[in-house]
Amino acid sequence: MQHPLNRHTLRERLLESGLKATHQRIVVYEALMELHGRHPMAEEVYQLLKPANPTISLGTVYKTLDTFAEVRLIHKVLSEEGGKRFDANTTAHSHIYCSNTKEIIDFEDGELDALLQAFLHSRNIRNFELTGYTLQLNGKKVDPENHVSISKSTK
Amino acid sequence: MQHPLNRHTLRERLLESGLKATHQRIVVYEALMELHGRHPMAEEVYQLLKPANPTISLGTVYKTLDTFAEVRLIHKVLSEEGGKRFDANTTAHSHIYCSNTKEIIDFEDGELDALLQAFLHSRNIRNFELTGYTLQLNGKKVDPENHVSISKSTK
DNA sequence: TTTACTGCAAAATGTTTGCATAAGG
DNA sequence: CCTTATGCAAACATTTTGCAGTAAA
Repeated sequence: MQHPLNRHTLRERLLESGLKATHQRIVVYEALMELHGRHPMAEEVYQLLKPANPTISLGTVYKTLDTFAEVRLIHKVLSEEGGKRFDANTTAHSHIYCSNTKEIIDFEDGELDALLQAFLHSRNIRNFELTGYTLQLNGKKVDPENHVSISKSTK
Repeated sequence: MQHPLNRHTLRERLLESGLKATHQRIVVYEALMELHGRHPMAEEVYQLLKPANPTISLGTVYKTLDTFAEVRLIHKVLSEEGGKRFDANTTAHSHIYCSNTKEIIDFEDGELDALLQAFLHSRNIRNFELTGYTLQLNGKKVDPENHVSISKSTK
């Protein structure tokens, strides 16, 4: 479901990408993992890791998240509200956006993925090297107190 | 292809939505139409209409674009770069995003639309009222000097 | 004539930058 | 050691707000 790297593997991945495996990078990554499904902005990541790492600076969190996204260790998430959000889940998945609660809810659906992959192969996109796609379902939670879930229709 | 409203129809649409048809709203709408395909932010819209409307304020442009999006006269566009962008084209269409040039290119594809519609009907999304979806294809222009185009495969 | 909208300027928010210091390879 | 990353604070960019005055219905 997720793609959590332990400290050792994370260190390797950073070095492979030509980055130093600093303490700050480790804890930013771990905080982002802990916030899985929340698609946080830098500030939220910072608030989570500050108690245990009082000397880390917000600027470093910003830089670290950008750097991680550049080397594809994490993903940037498109945001209706205009902020820069991040996601430690790098597996193929889509998002459901609720315009009431401003929540971004993950959903993974292999069939949907296969469908879109097949479609994109059936098209020629000239002068463009396609690296992936982003799908967001928009709408509103009917009952904001309860969860959204998705399943095959029984129809 | 687009959905341009003339002044008369725009006035009607605004009144229907309980909004006053002010001069500022008219010119913001027309500037956004003129910027079709550019998915501009408030500042860009402001720069375009300022020469002909020197007294309009940037704050009004911000408010107007938000108001328009609320009543669904225009669309908010998800942005990789974090700003709030808008689109006067409210027909079903997707976007191609080039990470080199930061361009957002429109593309309309009836088959893709039908495919996704059908898929979403085949799923039950519990506790969620689906109002639409947003699809973005990500990648890079091969030759930044030239255009991207999409067509059926000849394979 | 009433209410909603605008312009303005200030404040709030979110993000980036430059540089001296510190830490990793 | 050499280079890259960090912390800090200031700058920057973007967006929102409050309110007195203005214009639409």
